[in-house]
Amino acid sequence: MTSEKVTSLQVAKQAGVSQSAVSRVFTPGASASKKTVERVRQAANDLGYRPNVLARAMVSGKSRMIGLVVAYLDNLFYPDALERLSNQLKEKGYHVLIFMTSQTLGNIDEVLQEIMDYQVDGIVLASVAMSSDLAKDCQKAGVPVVLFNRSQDDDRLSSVGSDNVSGGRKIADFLIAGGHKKIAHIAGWEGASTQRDRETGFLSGLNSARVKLFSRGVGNFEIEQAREAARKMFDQDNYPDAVFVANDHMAIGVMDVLRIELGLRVPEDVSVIGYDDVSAAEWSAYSLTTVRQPAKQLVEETVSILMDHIENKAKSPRRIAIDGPLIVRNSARIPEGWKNERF
Amino acid sequence: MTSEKVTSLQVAKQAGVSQSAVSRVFTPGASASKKTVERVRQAANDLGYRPNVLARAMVSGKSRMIGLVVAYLDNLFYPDALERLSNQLKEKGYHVLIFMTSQTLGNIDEVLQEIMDYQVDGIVLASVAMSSDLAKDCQKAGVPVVLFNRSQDDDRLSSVGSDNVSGGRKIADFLIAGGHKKIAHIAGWEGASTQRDRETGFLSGLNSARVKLFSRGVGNFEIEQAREAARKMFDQDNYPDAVFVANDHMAIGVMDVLRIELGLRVPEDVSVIGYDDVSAAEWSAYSLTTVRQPAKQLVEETVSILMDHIENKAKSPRRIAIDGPLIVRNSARIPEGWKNERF
DNA sequence: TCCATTTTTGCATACGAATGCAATTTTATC
DNA sequence: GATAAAATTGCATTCGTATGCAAAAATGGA
Repeated sequence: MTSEKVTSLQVAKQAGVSQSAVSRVFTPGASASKKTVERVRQAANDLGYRPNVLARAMVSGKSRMIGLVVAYLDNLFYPDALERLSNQLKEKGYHVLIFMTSQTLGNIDEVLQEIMDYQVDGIVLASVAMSSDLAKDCQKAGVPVVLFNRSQDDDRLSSVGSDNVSGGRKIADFLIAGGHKKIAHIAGWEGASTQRDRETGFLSGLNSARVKLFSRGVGNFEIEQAREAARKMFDQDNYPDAVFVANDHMAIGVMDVLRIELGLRVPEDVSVIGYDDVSAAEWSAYSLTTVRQPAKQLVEETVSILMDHIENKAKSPRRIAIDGPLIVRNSARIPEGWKNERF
Repeated sequence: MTSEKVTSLQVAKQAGVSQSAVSRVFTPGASASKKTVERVRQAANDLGYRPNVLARAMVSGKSRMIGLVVAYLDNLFYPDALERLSNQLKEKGYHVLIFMTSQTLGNIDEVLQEIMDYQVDGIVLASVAMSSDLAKDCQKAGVPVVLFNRSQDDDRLSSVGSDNVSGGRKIADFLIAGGHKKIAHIAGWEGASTQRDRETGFLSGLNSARVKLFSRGVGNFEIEQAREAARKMFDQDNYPDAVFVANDHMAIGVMDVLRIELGLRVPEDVSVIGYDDVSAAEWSAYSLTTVRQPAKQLVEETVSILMDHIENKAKSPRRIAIDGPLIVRNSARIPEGWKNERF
């Protein structure tokens, strides 16, 4: 029951050196003689000493923690990204302090404050936006912020995402090439930049072919709402022959409704295309055609930006949009003579 | 660029009181006059002061962080649990420091050490085991550990999970009641207590009916390995008419193989049952019959145990197994005259 | 061997907030 | 209004580690 924390002072005593010496042995780059290193290491091992990260953080000002705010963990895209992020940061000696929120609840700023209380060295906002005031605070406090899979008109904020406009256009082109005439869209949350960009690209693609959007629903990135939108959209004689659903998570729900509830065949009666290429999109039961968001690269860029800012405050924010390929599977009619390389 | 951290001392000066006074205003239960509270609050607001959690942690010895180690984030069960855990802990004023690992890699102990470096107030190991030595260290350091969805023969460790033996038996009973004659099992990782318990219950259920296991494969809780196991198991004339897959995540992969690759009908040709009741199990494309792990309760118990230990070190470890119901859907043949209440 | 460098070492202090203690003020009681 | 009791306040110290500075030791060169 006597919780015994071993401190550097105890190690120092045991090794017959000063506390500073112990500290130096555990600080890469600090100067210590071979003899000292050896004796300290020995004593540390004997006592089971490990440096206290928090104490270290106090004096150095670096906590080696990155705050992550995430909203849609039920969408497999995010756990996947979280896992990658955690692993890559770990290699750099950082760890993730996680905060859940829901975009629409609007308590993001409060959450952000809480994060800053922990003196994190950086913040990743996954699919979440923040107020301009907060952005200012973060900058003032010297805490770099990266928006992941979302962007925002604020020069202070870096962002990493895929090229959603381009992705949206690819989808439109593909559907049109497939000869679809009644093309619909089920949107995510309309406050999200990803949603706006995907739809912008999509509509511009339709526009180029002089095709008008046949109908439109909103799913707010929630599977149940997407299902409901699909029911409404298809509950009439003249229903779409193709629908672009703003992400895979919703698209899966939509496919379920179309095939099971409404008895439609996919893609014979209606083509469905999603966005993200989550692992479930590949599952044979869905085999969802979609635009891939290259999670690996997205996370790499995110980490890279964070590290750059942490190590050298002088750099200015970066905004990155990575192009992702259209992954053609079997949920949407494939145009004749289609070659995947075209996209 | 000048990162300005506002400290309690600055607030004190601005408010014309001592640093202690500021501290007391922000410490619930400490004594401060109305006047002082008001002036300090005012000054704190003006300056944008917020207490530094790390500094607070140093002197109080409580970091208000809970370390979470998790291995299978691609299995939706865990993101779901993580979300609940994070939310419930947040309400108690705690936050989650997350660490990824992979069970089979065997570097858990190292990860655990890293966690302890952050002086977390408690640790949750989700689907992960730890060495006995480490358990001792944690106890010595006064850090309570809860095994989530896994248990281990060590008196020092609390654990929370569902009653896997009972769940396994329910599945056997259900399959037998459905008239299946050739019942197979695809196991998860055999080092996991959940696997062992589920299989134990399952076999004991079969045994009670004098049915022998028809065949057995191993998927190690990885979807691709489960698919492979299914291919091997069904690639012959005399294949099973029912298979219990040790969790939903694998069961979904198995269903894909059976239906798409092998052209079998589920449940007409073969019944499939999973375990967990993840959200995907409910998706119409699968409609997976499964045993529910009551995530909400599991997490509640986990948090409750953690809090009990943090607030009062004297308590001894608790081991909890919550019974979960069989959720009957359409992936397994339903016995005639079946009433769900029976289970 | 001696002096000039370089490396290693310990001392003292800092990081930001909490808290025991004693001094002070406020409140209650008669 | 006097005194006892209770509440508030500030001082000084503490948590565990890092680091600037000056002293001490080790190294190098001639």
